[in-house]
Amino acid sequence: MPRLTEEFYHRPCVQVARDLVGKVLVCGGRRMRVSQTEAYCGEADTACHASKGRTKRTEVMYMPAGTVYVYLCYGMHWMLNLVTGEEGQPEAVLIRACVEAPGPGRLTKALGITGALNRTSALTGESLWLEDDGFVCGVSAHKRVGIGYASQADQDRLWRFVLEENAADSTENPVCP
DNA sequence: TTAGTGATATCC
DNA sequence: GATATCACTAAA
Repeated sequence: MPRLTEEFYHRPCVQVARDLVGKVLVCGGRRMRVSQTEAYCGEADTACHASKGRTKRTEVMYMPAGTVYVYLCYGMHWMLNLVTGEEGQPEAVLIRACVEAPGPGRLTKALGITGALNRTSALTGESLWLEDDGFVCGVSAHKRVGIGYASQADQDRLWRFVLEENAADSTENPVCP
């Protein structure tokens, strides 16, 4: 199966987030289909970690598209993201769920993903990457969750994308709730 | 609904 | 150095 290339990630994070739904996440010899993503889009997005600028934690988001960003949340859950867009611009897509593992923390636990993968490349690295197996599906757009600290306008953005199981014949999107 | 957990950022 | 916060989950 073809691995997703630099060109796939080198686009605005909202587009990448939408297109990542239905792709196959490969890690540690295991494969899981991505069923839910969220876009975090630059310093202007108050929900984005980098909205307050570049810090030791967020500088990975300024790296080239296709870089893996993993961080620990609530002291026990690793969150998996992929850097997108232009280098120097802090954009990333959070992998929120796979068909086999709902929830961002459960997903990383199931695949054994930890901070050791932070800053590795999903383009050339041997640990983690994504593939396109030709699967097509419907995708719906929703509000992001868990970002109560963000501005109301940013909370209202439909930057969460969910796989529509019963719309396999549809390549049209998004379908809004 | 609430406890649990530890890195990070932000304030002394 | 100290504290508050957090892109969550499991148990009740």
